[in-house]
Amino acid sequence: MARTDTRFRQSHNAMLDMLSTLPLGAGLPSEVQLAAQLGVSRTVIRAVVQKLGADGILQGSGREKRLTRLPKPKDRLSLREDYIGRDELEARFLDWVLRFDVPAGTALNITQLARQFTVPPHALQEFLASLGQSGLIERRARGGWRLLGFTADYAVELSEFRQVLELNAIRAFTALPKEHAAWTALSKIRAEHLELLDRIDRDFHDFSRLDGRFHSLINSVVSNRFVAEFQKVISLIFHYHYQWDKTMERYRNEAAIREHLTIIAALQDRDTLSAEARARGHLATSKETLLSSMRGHHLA
Amino acid sequence: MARTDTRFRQSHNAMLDMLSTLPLGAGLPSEVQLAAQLGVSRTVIRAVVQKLGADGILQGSGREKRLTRLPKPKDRLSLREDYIGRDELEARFLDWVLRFDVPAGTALNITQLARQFTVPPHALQEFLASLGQSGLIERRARGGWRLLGFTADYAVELSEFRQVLELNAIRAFTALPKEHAAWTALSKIRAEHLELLDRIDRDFHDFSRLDGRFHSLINSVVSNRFVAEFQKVISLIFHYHYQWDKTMERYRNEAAIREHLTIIAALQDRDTLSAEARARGHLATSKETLLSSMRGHHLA
DNA sequence: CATTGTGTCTTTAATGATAAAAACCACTGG
DNA sequence: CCAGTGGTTTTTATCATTAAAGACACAATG
Repeated sequence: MARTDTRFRQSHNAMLDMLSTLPLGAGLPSEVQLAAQLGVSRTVIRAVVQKLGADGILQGSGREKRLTRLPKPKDRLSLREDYIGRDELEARFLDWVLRFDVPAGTALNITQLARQFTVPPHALQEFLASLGQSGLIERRARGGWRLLGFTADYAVELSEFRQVLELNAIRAFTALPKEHAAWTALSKIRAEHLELLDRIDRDFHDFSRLDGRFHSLINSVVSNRFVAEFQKVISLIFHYHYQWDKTMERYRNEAAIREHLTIIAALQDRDTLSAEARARGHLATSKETLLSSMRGHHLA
Repeated sequence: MARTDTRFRQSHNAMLDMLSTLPLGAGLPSEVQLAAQLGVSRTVIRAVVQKLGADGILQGSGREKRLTRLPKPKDRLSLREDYIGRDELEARFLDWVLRFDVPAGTALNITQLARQFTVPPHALQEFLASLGQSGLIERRARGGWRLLGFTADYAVELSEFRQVLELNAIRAFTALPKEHAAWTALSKIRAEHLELLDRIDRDFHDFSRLDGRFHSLINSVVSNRFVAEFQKVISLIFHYHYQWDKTMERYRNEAAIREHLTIIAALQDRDTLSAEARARGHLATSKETLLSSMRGHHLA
């Protein structure tokens, strides 16, 4: 077979919903308008309109198409809820790799994985290719893929790379002019840190998200697409790691918040050297936590 | 249809070559040996052997297969020279993007490009996906790809990113222990610089390659897969850029060699600050050259 | 009886055919 | 001349098909 007609089915049902709000005998909007409204091409609209005509819901041709009967629930087309999107796939895949210790060097089976993640094999193939640069995956010489795995080596190198980027961002931050919007954002996120510190006993889980936002604020002052791209990978990995290392979570998070605050203070003092040193320290503990949580995870 | 039988055809011909060296009536090596020798699976070997049997070149079965007649030129299978490899594709694609000013935002047509580069559409798809992280290409919402293009913005950000990585490498370099192999390599490449300087009038074209090797030596002391990955992209882009900017090439290259030498000297003195400053300067001129060459290219 | 080799069968991924969707163009009624 | 529609061409996502790889069991040979 060929392409799925998911788009047609969805549009068909959306059109039924739209028609239900119209009075009997009302004229139909133009195809271009409908297409814009549903966010699909005219071709799909035309296919839908034709089907509605055949089902006796619409009548007439050309510009004279009118609603002849209200659609019934029965007219709806069933659409099998399949295929997940790219982001969902990314999340599930990383979850699979990071949560279950898939051993390094495992040969990946396209067909099987595609079934497992309910995506067409083709989509998985493309996804794996796009992951190529992240160093988690390798193309084998004569077909197939190999998972290089989320090893300790990988974590160390990732952390080091993160440090290089982030220290650079710190240096850039202190050089910003006073009126730059980042300073306001920094004050704001400082307040959020203090506020979370107040209710840390209860809401320490909220830190993961705050951490992500803090680091992405720091890096946002370096407007560079390569940095941004890597930042995505890094925050993804660290985000997942937060999800499975539960030991000492409350205390770890509180300590991290305090480290963040010292970095923020140094930045606000425009003390480049101090900020750099603080950030270095923070990133080092972060790396240690990542590594120790990996060890714990392997023993489990 | 399905997979091409290129591997079968190649193996068939290779086998003919091999048989030509044997005397008539000689016994055949085992399938496993043959497979190892030709670097293919046993399945292919078996298919080939069966065909050779049908063509009367081999006779017998099981372990008793013997050469009954020498292969003639006519026995060779023709193989259409198609499909280029991945590296070749990468080279051709970048060449196409960088050499002809493909305007930013162009929608890429898979089928057409696949024909143009003589690869199966599928392979192109995968290639484009793998380029996703490099920021040259974007997936459009509902199918298709868009070329973001090698714009001035892109070049600036690439250069800045390169600078971040390379300054970090410089700092790491000066911290290396005396007996590290990189010092020997540095002395060696210094000699090569001096040697090229002697014959610069004639061989200034050789600089492009030397430049690549110099920068990759600097970066090699940071053993980090992410750095290495990006280094590949960077050197690719700079390599191509060298190919089309011919203005002042001789003088540019001579100046660059001298800059390299000052960096090397500072490194050998273990003078971190000086080395960093020199490298900063060199990378700045490199960036300027890249930008100016792009401007010149656009006007052409 | 261990080792090496072959025959058979299963699994897997690359490819072309194909259908869905998008884009294009020409025509028509107002 | 413009908004809208009908017809047609392009183009991409999906699927069936087939080459190739690999696994397993049995046979032969020393």
